Amino acid sequence: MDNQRTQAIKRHSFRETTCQSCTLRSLCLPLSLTTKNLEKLDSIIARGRPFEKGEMLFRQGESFGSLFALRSGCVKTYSVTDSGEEQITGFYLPGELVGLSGIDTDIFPVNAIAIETTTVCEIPYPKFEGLTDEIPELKRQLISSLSKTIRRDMQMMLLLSQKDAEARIANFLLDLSTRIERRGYSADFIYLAMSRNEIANYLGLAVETVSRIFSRLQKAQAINVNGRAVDILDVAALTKAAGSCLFNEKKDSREEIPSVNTG
Amino acid sequence: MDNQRTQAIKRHSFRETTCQSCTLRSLCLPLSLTTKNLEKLDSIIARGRPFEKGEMLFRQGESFGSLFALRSGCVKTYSVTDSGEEQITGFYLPGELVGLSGIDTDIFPVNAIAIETTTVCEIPYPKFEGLTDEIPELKRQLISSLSKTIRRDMQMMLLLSQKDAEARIANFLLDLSTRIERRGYSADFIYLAMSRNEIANYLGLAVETVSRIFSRLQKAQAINVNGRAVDILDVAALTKAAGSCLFNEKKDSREEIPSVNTG
DNA sequence: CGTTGCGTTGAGACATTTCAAAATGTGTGG
DNA sequence: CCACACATTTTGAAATGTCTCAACGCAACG
Repeated sequence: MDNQRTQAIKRHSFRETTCQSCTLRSLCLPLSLTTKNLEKLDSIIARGRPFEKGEMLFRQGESFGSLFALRSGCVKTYSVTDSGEEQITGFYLPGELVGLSGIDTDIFPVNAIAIETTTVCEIPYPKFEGLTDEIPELKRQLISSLSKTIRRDMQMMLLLSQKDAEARIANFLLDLSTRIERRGYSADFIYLAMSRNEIANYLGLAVETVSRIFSRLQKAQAINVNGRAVDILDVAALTKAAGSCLFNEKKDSREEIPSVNTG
Repeated sequence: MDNQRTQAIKRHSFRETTCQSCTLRSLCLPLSLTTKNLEKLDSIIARGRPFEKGEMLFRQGESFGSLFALRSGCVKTYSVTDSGEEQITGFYLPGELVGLSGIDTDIFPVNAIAIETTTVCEIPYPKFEGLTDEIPELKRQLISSLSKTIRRDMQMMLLLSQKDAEARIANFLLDLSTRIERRGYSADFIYLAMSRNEIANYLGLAVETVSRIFSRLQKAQAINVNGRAVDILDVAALTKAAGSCLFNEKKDSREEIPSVNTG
């Protein structure tokens, strides 16, 4: 069954795609480039065979050579400390850029591994950097991606330092939902590419806690969990569980919540 | 006494300084610029009067106009959620850039406030971005700063999600120590510009926990605490308490710790 | 010299982890 | 297609680290 899916994805003519024809164009670096500049960008991009589940895009410590834009699938990045602990630092979906953290050291500070069959556009960085000199818009796009990553990380820090387990999970789900919706899919259904263990690691929780919270949220009718398939039944409830998080991109503004500050 | 210090700092001819003559040059954007380009950069930089303790460099939600390079003092950035919770997202020391997270939205996502008398170089971003077109090296410098921030944030995420209170504090101290040393000061003495409360908030702990850990580390002869003055007595002990953290910049490599992986 | 803000210390409460085990899902070879 | 092994997920009960609440000490300040 997994084989069938894999085969189906493989049949996609991944080699033939161009930035011009890419459905993810509006989410990715090409955003707002002129046709001519789009061609320039497209000309430096390498599109290889898909990465199968478990294959690594790059390894921690390896010399930084390329950025990777995801076209399909899912990638996680993680780093390993001296003592062997793993810390997952991010999950990446189609349209998102992997590898940004390596730019300034020439060394990837993390591992990147496909957690399901994944196709990517490989963007050789030296060439790309050359292009950013010619195309200010592309430079702006890159800087924007970096800045966005920083804001995302800040939100993650907030989550980890102030929120309890339930809020972390709720935020995690809402975040995925938003990112999926951005690609035009239904925001109400999430197929988790990652295991409970990976979620737990990412969110700084024990696996058991993740499992328990999933059950609790299901009991509360906020979600419906079936293994890795998650239906979001009650966005409002989930949002409430998530707690007020900075720039809650997922904001049901049906009713204004007055900011009740006692004091 | 605080007044004396304040006055002393005020007397510095902050207005006259140039990038060329700045002692922080090697830590800051000017790094590796040619004399000519340095002048260009210098020409767009605004140097105003110092920010007194409690004055804000910019506010969350304000339109993003400038980056700020710290010349002296200390700044914290923090964001406030809808419900009024504050989350400190970073402390900044001389030579470091504040405001990077605002670049791609044109809105500052955080507040930045001086927690002691602070002088800054204000870098108007539109002009600066123009310069990055002319000076690829400057562009690289900016991208590098962004990337570095991302790596720093990743480490912070690791800290918050996997480390206990003691490890967080130890890391916090070692991090400050490294950053102070980079400026040429002794790594063994830290004057904390921030309150226990701010440390606690930043590290995702209760104030009381911070206080207890300080006491515990002192009892263990790892540090000597006297209010906001902290002496680092035993780097090795502190490093051990910090646990193996990714790219432990502060690494006493007197003895190689063999990576003992059971399995 | 009381007030105020900040830091420290103690005792009990609570959320999450840890340990242990059952339940479910997945892959493999017969 | 089944049987079996193995990995993942779920659930329960006890252990633990951190938080909360409360009191106290200390220094700065009017």
